[in-house]
Amino acid sequence: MSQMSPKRADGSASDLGTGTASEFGGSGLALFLSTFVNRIDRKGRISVPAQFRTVLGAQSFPGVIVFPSFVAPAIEASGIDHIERLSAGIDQFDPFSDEHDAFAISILADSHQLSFDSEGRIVLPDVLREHAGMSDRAAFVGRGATFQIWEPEAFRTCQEEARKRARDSRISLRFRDSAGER
Amino acid sequence: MSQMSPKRADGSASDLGTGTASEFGGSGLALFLSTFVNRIDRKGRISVPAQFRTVLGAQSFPGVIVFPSFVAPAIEASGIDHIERLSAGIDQFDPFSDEHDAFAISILADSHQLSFDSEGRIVLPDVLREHAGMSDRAAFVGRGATFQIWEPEAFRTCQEEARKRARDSRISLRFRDSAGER
DNA sequence: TGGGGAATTATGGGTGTCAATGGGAAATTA
DNA sequence: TAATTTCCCATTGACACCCATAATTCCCCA
Repeated sequence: MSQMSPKRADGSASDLGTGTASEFGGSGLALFLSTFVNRIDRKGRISVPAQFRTVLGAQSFPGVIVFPSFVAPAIEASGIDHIERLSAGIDQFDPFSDEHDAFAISILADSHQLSFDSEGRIVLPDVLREHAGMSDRAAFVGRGATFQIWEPEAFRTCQEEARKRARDSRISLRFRDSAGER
Repeated sequence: MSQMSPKRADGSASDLGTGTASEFGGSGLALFLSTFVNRIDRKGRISVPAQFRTVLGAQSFPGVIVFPSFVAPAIEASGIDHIERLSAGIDQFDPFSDEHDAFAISILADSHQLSFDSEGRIVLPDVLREHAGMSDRAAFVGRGATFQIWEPEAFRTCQEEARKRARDSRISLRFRDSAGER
């Protein structure tokens, strides 16, 4: 996977024309797609992929919200807008319900707001770097409305296992089905 | 076959008037049809067939979404709209469900947004070029709501085998039928 | 019906711009 | 003062944009 290559995440930075990306939100929906691997410098700074930045920069807080994944050695990340939507959804529950509690405790309490420096970089809190076991590179993995940040090798492994599991599953079928192939 | 000729995909462009493609049906539905073979220049650029471009250019992101095919040495491609529909469908699942995970990992993470340059060309990431074993030409193969990108010879081979299978099964069916009738 | 000629597409190449990255100085905090 | 964060500048390598040229196709008109 040159995608995981050290040198450059991949052509990714260029995959999306700069100008194009910004107007992408015109339709309202902007997705985080693809995987980018960037370096962590000795000050702990990481460039957020330009493509992701254009999505994040347009939101009410121009930065990233991050919190540890419950199930994997990875960091969940999204724009503030997504968290607000989640929160609004949860608020429909009784404020003292288990759902409300679980959400507040497991997401809100552990999440951090990270803003960009003038070059579009962020610094991950140590807790999170450790949770994901990252040393000197970080993989930004698009998941649609959100993305994750992984130690690149760990993600590789996880991805292979997922493929193994899903090889002949319905995922691929679904793509074809809706493709209106027949 | 003439369809696979190097020079020009074939007269296919004329099968369907250029303007016709985009407004196809007026119902909003536009299909990717036919096969076109174009060159890959030394910078890795490939012209997307004009006919496909008119469909893609009308979508919320004017470019192509590509990701490796699970089952073939080919690249799956579509417009952003198709991915958004898929994603929206998946979002109905619990964000931490296996379904969601498998989709995100196997499609979203491996996909790339490619925008057109001013001449309507794209540059495929190395990972994908390698996955499809492409060197200096690319075959764009219409599949309705989506299309695929192949190394032309590989597609030829695959196509012939498919035909052979189809013919064999038909023959065997006919044999069965007539055998039964007799 | 059969030319031209205009328009569109495919393709090649040069170059300015931007993303990613690294390092240092100023500002802030302990 | 030492340590950390913030801001600014420099470098490099891709790539986005520009222009030029073929190769077709489309369209109009004789």
